[in-house]
Amino acid sequence: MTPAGDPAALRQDEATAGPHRSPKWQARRQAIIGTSARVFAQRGYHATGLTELCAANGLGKGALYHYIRSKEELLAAIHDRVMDEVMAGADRVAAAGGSPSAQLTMLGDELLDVIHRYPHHVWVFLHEFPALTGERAEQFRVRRREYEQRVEDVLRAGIDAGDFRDVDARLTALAWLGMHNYTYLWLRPGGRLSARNVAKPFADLFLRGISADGE
Amino acid sequence: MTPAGDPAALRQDEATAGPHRSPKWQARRQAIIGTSARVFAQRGYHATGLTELCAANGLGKGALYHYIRSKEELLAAIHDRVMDEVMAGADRVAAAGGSPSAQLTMLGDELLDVIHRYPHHVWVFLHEFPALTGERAEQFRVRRREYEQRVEDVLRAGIDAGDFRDVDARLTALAWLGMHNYTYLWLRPGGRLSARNVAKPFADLFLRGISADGE
DNA sequence: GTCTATAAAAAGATAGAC
DNA sequence: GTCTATCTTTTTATAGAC
Repeated sequence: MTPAGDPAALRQDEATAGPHRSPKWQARRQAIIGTSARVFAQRGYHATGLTELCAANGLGKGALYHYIRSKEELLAAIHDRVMDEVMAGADRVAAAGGSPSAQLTMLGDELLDVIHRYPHHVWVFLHEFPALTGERAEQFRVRRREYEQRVEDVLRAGIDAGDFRDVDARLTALAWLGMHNYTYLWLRPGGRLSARNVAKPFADLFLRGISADGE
Repeated sequence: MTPAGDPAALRQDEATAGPHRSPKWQARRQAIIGTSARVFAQRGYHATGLTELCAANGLGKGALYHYIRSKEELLAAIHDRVMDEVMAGADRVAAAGGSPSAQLTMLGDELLDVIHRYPHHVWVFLHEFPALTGERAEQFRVRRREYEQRVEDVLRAGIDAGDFRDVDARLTALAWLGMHNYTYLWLRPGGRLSARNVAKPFADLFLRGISADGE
């Protein structure tokens, strides 16, 4: 979990904003980002006015703009939050090592854990990314692709090792991503299924699906 | 393929609008829906102003409102178009009969065919459905759930017949839907892969994944 | 640090001329 | 059927008092 003061959370605008802010300011900002993620997820980014945003955060416009530069910066912060978590999970998996099968299983565990813990952030991430413009849109595109590549690399390693069938690595990565990402629609804390209880059957299904056994 | 004059295309507002319109009016309306789907997919529903919509359609506001009642009706028409196509495909599959495995394969073929032929409509469908309100939102929810149930029913039939492992039918249906629906991000006419060239490996992967063979 | 007031632009929709 | 002009509301953002 990325704490409020984590440098990674400052990746985007705040890192280049100049003067550093107090920890209290940082914490308040993170709270605003979290609350806004919920509102954006429920109502939609463009559909949500600043007035609504202020009401949800219990702040006036003047106060809100004391913590954010613009509405789009808020959106970018939500995206960064998700990508930070997702990439951190992928890094843990890479550090843990193991067979391609084990790696893929762990990647699924980590990804569904993020979706489960940050349902609103992820919803916004998957729905509103086209609203990012310019530099922000490009950075998002690159980071997302970077993650997809991790999945694809694991699949390729499994194919090369003879563990997996000779499938199209890119296409299979997209299938895996779709299966997992799509859970954002229904995977919720307190829901029927926990992240692990989804990740396990998903890994079973997928590994059987691409296994070289019986070929 | 639902032609422009198909009654199903009139499902929503037009069917209850009262006086019938000329075929020429209907055709023009369908063209507007198609063009608007493209713009909504590229820019976002809420982010697209009526002025932009008019420009894309080569029409003034007065003319545009001659063909639609409201911006949201336009959005609903796009959603209906997708659901009409998707359910028509599911009906063809049910009519064709065959084993659960064959049924699931055919469902994938049909679904990816719709995504491939209507990339913009589907994009809007998957991204902007929360923008529908009241009656329209409810109707959409019901139809979407109806389709998901078809997939789940095929899985359940396969489990009961002993063709598939004893998986969680609902969860497995959601996995299948995710894998297929997620292709809306990259499946395009003229792309590297055709609908069939994606559907086949997807069906292979999925059927191996849930097959009872070797249990 | 938070407020209210305000600005300037754009939104969705309608009226009425042609 | 299509246009232009207009209405009303709402948008994002800023200014300046406190």
